[in-house]
Amino acid sequence: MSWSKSGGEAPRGYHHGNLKETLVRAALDLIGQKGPGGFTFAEAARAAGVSPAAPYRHFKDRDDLMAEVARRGFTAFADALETAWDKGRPDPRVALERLGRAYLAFARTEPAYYAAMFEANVPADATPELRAEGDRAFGALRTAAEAVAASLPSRPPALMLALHIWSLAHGIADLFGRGDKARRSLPMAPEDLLEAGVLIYLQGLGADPR
Amino acid sequence: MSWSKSGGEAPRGYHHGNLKETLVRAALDLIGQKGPGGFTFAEAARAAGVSPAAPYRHFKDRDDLMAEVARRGFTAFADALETAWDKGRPDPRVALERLGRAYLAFARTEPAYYAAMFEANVPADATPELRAEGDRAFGALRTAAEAVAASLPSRPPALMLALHIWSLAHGIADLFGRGDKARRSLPMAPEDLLEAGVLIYLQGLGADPR
DNA sequence: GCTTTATGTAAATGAAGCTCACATGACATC
DNA sequence: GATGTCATGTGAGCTTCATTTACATAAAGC
Repeated sequence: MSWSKSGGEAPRGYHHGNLKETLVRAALDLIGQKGPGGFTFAEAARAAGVSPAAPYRHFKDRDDLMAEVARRGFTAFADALETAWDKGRPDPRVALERLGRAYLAFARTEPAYYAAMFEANVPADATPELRAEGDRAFGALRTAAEAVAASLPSRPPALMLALHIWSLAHGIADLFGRGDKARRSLPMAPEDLLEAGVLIYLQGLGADPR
Repeated sequence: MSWSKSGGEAPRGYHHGNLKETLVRAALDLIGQKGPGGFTFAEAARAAGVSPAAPYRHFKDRDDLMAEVARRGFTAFADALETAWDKGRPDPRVALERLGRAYLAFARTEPAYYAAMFEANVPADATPELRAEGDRAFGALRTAAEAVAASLPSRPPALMLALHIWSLAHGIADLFGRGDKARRSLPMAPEDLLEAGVLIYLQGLGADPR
C-alpha cells in the first residue's frame, strides 16, 4: 500500500515535491543518531535522495536548517508544557509538578529536538519564529510560576520562581536526563530528583508541607 | 628581549619544542572566539606555525585535543571550587555560598573552558584523566553538601543536596551565565539568582532563616 | 504555446580531518 | 665523534563537507 512517498523510497521525478519537510525530518533523525555536531547538510540531502545543492533552495545554510529544527522543537516543547500545566488544574502545585515532569519527559523522549534547541549553539533569536516559540515555552513556565507564587503566603516574585525552576529543570535535564547520553548516572529518576527539589524549594518559600 | 619563544613569534627550527602545550592554548583561544564547534584542528596547527599533520603526533584526533582542553578545564574548575570551599570555613553555609559564586565565576571568566567541558559533546569518560578531574570537581560539591547537610536539623541526604545545587548552578550557568552568549537576558546577576535559590532551598530543608 | 517562477542538477572551489611515506634532529651509546 | 634510534615535523594525497554558479526541468499562469 505504498501509493504515496510517505515513509518509503517512492520513485520521484525531477522535483521531489516535499523536500523541505523531508529534510527537516532527516536532520532530526541524524541529530538523534550522531548528535547536533555530527549532522551534515550533505547527508540530509542524500537521505532525501537529492543532490547536495538542492537543500539550498529551502534553507539558507546548514545553520538555517538547524534553526528550523530547533524552532519545531520549541513548538512541541511549548505545547507539551502548556498541556501539562492545563491551566493549573486541579491546583497550581499539582499542575506545577506535572509541568516539571513534562519538561524532563520531553528531554528524554525527544533528545534530538532537545539537542537542537539547547546544544547546537543556535542563537536564541536566529529567526523571529525561533525566538517566538522559545518565548512561548518560557511563557508557559512563567504562567505557572505566577499562579504558584500567588498561592503562596510569602508572595515571592513570579519571575524569580520561574527562573529557579527552569534552571533546575534544565540543569537536571542537561546533566542527567538524556538516557545513555547523560553525563553521570543517578541513583534515582531525574523526574524524582526534580520533584523533590521543587518541593523543598516551595517549602522554603513557605508552602504548607502537605 | 625576546631570547626565547615564549609568547611571540620566535623563529624555530624543524622541531617546535613545545607543540603540545602550544596547541592546547591555541585550541582554548579558538574555542573562546568561535565556540567549541568552530574550532578546527588545522587552525590550531596554523596558530602554532606547524603543518596540519603535526598535531597528530600529540593528539589522536580533534576530539582528543578537545578532551585534553576539557580535562584541564575540570582541573582548574575543581581547584577553584576547592579553594572557594576552603574546608567549610568559617561555617558551612557561608562557605557554600562562596562555592556557588565560584561556580558561576568560573563559567563567566572561563567560557572557553566551560564550553569545552559542557558543550563540546566530549563524553565524560573520554579519557581516564578527564573522568578523574570531573569526579574531583563533583567531589568538591559533594563534600560541601555533606557538611551543610550535617548542619541541618532535618539531616537530608547529602547526595541529593549536592545534585540539586549542582543542577541549579549548571542550569543557571548554561542558560544565563555566559555574558553575551547567554540564551536570555536576566533582570539580575546570575550569582544573585543562584544565591537566592540556594537560600530558599536550604530554608525548605529547615535552615534557620538568619 | 510562451513566459515566469520554483525547484533540482552538475560541476567546481576551498577547507577540513586524517593517513602515509619520508625528513630532521635530539639523544644515547659505543 | 660517528652511528643508530626514536620522537617529532613535513608534504602530498584522499575523502567529505559547505557553499556557489551556471544550467536544466517542470508547474502554473497567461
